[in-house]
Amino acid sequence: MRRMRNRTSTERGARDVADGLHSAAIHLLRRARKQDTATGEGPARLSALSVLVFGGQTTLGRLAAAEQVKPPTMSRIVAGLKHSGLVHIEADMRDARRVQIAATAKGVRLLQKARQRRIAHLAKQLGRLRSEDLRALAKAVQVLEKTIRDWR
Amino acid sequence: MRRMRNRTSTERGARDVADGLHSAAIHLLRRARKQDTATGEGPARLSALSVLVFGGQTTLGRLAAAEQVKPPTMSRIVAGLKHSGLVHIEADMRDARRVQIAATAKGVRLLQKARQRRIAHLAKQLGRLRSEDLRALAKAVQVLEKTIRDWR
DNA sequence: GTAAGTTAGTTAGCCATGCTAACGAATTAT
DNA sequence: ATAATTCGTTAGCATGGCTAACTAACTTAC
Repeated sequence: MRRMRNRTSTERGARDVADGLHSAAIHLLRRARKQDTATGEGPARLSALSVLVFGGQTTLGRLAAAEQVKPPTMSRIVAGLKHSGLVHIEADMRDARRVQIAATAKGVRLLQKARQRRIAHLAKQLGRLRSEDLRALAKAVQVLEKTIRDWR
Repeated sequence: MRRMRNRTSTERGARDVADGLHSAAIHLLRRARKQDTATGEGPARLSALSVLVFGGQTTLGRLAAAEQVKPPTMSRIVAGLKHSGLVHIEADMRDARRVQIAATAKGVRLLQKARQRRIAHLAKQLGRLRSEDLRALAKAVQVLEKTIRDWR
């Protein structure tokens, strides 16, 4: 029995793929985000903290750019993180206008737990897939990472 | 032991894929969202409108459930859409507690334009991929759609 | 070396979007 | 008829996005 008709997948154009990808991304994130409520921190804070944990200390402006938000927005996010003791802030020796922001040990721990929960939940869903489908997703992730890197 | 090792490695694979997928989804949506600013409506409103346009008229509660938000949140989103003339609201004949919400012609036009822009932008990026990579994404989209449908 | 311009971040104030609690109105069950 | 449930709204809180306007500090021009 010829059940492997790839017609639909091979004939889909970039537009259809884009459409489906967009929709899927929205729904995936809505579900993943719910896991983060356990941390007591909002998504913007967790995302910024993630940049600090995986990228090391940086300035507010760079952090804002990395998160694609404006400086005033990041200023408030960082203030919240500081208030929760997840980051510490110190003056830059070379340029007193700048502030250096770094995750604290507590920040690192919290982020890792959050990441654990979030990923575990999504992984649980993916774990129910046939390994063939999982491989397809793994390949797609590589393609997406490249797409994002080369974005114009 | 073999069984368990298989299971573990499958789960580990799922975790890595989940991680990458999560990260990619965040970055994709951040970029796609910027295209929507041209509509003058926020993401929650566009998303709700999309459900109405593609799924037809429904009640507030159902719309809230579809969007995975609580009724008060949807109540406000619908109020905004009504204020912009994108939906119209009428009483349910059978149950006077319910309100039936439907997209107006203006709402349909606005959503289609928004979708056009959003998808076109993402499609432009995807169009630069090798067709092999695009096929991989198309397959992945199918897998994701299934994953979301079967979500627990 | 001082004045002008530029850059980094903060503050103030707006809006959108999420929530819970508490309520009113309508329907359903007892 | 009364009680319980359901549907939606209102009020009030927090987060997170923005622009405009400001201060402080660095850089450039003179």
